[in-house]
Amino acid sequence: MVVDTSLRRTLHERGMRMTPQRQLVLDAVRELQHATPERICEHVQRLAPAVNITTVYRTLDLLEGLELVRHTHLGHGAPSYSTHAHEHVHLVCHRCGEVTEIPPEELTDLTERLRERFGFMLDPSHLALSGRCAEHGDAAAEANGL
Amino acid sequence: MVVDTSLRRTLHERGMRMTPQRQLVLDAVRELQHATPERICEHVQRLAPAVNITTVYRTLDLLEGLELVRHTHLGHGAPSYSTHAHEHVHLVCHRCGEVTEIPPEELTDLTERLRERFGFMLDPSHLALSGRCAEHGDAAAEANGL
DNA sequence: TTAGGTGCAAACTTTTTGCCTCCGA
DNA sequence: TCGGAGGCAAAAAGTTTGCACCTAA
Repeated sequence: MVVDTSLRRTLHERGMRMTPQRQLVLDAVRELQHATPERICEHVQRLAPAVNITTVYRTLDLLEGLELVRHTHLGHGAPSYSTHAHEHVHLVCHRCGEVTEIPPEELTDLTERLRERFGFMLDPSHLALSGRCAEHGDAAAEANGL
Repeated sequence: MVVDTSLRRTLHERGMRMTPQRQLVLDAVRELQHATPERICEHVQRLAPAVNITTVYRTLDLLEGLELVRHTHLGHGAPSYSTHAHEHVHLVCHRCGEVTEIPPEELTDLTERLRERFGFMLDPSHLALSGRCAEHGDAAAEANGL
């Protein structure tokens, strides 16, 4: 992969330092996809047991600022981090929590529309849409009664 | 509003009890829209100072189970609760955190499409889409370099 | 009357901060 | 060398749990 050297460069361009921890955290996010800070930390600690969860949090913030990673809240609880390269859209059922992945091309029309009308650049590469899966669609509508 | 009596009824239908706290929490969610549990608690405590935040958490869970309220994670930190009636879509800039509200009709096409192709009932009444606002669109694309 | 609901305190989980040391450039 | 970065411990933020008392039905 060409990106191997780009973390160092990206950091240096902004006067920041390259460290083993930063590379390890980025690698872990790339490898795991949709991992919580805690899972990322555990993964990093297999190679470098001394790395502290504090560093993972700080590094994730940093990488997010560099737009190398992104986080979303798929459900309750901890956020889930992924790289931009991991492109897809999530359909999350708020009844059963089931998550379906669909290709981002499904949102092409919407992306166009939002850009034209609101100047908003939708990032369809990593998105969670909430609603109800096929199984829970009707029950919910009924219970709702609105 | 016709809904004034429906909380009591909804609860009784399921063998649960109506309490002042439950009404107060629901009213607070309706009034505030996009409030965190803590803000909701403060609001409730103006009228009923003895109400504890524990009760607010428990009641929000309950009301969510009854599908009377919904929560989303708009950014980091605490979740934000709203009623179903409060219909709109959020465009969240992941650069500056700015939140723009747009009408749910903008998603009609997408909703149709997801239902046809995946059997997924998108809930366009309360949704957060992440991307970049007009101001931060270009800078991000540049820095991103992908 | 009595089980469901509440308040209070404490525990727990997740994230942030302070501070001192270490190491990348 | 020297200031940014990391490790550790403690604090803060957010949420849940246990339990005794209260109250809606």
